[in-house]
Amino acid sequence: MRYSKDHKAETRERIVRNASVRLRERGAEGIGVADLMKEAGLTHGGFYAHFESKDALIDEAFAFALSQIAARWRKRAENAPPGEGLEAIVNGYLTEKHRDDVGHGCVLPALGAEIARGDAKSRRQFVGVLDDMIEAVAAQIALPPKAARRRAIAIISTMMGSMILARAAGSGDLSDDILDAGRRAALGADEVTSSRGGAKAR
Amino acid sequence: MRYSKDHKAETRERIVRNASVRLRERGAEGIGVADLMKEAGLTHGGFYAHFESKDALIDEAFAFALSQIAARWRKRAENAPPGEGLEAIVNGYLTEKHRDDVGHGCVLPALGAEIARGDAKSRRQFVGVLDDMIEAVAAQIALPPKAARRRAIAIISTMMGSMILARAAGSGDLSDDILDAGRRAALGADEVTSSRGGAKAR
DNA sequence: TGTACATCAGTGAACGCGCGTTCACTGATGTAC
DNA sequence: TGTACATCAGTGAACGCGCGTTCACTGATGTAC
Repeated sequence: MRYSKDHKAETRERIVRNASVRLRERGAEGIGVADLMKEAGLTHGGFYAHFESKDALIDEAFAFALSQIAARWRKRAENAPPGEGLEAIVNGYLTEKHRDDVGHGCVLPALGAEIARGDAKSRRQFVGVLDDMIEAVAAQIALPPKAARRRAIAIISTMMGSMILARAAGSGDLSDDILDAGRRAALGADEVTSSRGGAKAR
Repeated sequence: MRYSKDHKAETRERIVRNASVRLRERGAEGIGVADLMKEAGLTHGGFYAHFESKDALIDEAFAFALSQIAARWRKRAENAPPGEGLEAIVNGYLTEKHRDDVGHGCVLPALGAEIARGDAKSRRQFVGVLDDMIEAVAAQIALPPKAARRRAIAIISTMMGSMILARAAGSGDLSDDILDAGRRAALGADEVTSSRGGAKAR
């Protein structure tokens, strides 16, 4: 059969998008060429008409997932009432829905360790996006630039860590508590007592 | 050859300890039976005299790595001057040394996503240890129990997130900044301004 | 307007490599006599 | 004290499965005439 002019490009994009979901869900070692093609309604043989190798697809799928994060955060901040951009980002991120839908969520909690193990190219891509994320969050914080940046980094760390812990903890009470504690800490809603001044006895 | 009475047990432990390092460094899919045995000075055939399967070894190696965390934290807190237990835990965790030595470090940043994908048994083990970690940190915080627990969870999330980000960012300035911001946030050393009161313009 | 040909996205059988797993064998040493 | 035997941790060749990759082929449709 022969197809409309951009049929092939559409197929290719369908494969990439689906791969980026599966990549987040199962990691690079957890997905197979044959399965991905089947999910796209094709057979495995056609794969190499679209991609040079499985690794090449993984790279694209990773880049695709990466590209969504900072943009999504900026959009949330822009749609929030003035002065509530940070709340919008944090509360939009640390949700049960996000916790339970790894495939369509943030790449970082899904692939964090794999990124650290990854090749230089993926790392550089990631650092670029991370800078972007830091900027997006810092822009919502009413502090001098240096302090805002530092605070933004800490907030992002807290969001990532909370999401990973919440997922590892499953979906019970503990998991909900983790999300809650993360939201409060990221938004500075809690008392923060340095242990100087008296630690509890053990 | 025939060996001293507990020679076999020693060999077995050597394999498990080494596997737990490699597991953290490369993930479960990243290590092979033949390589592990070679590193223990043996050939691959002998593996099944010690373990039922590769998965069984991974489970043990994971449990071994898990068992180290909470204990290490408690020890640090106990060795610290009174009232500085939290500082000891946080500053002992968010170091460049820890960042650069994944294999001997905390399992969580090393395998976070894999734990979330793991089977029920590993998850339950993990939750047990997490409860322990929360308790160890909460014991260092001078707040009422509920607030201390919440704060402890947030601190742990921040530590995990910072470590993962710092590793993914490599080992340059950004990576150092991430560790620094994490330490400050976990210890409550920074101004925390809610964005109400005026976000910076974008 | 109808016919022959070229194109090319997709098919599916087959290949080959890596790796977990099995198994018959080795050889050093403790034990029985 | 010396000799024959049993034990068993470890060896290394071989097996087989999964999976990434290759390749000859298909068949629908656009194009040339």
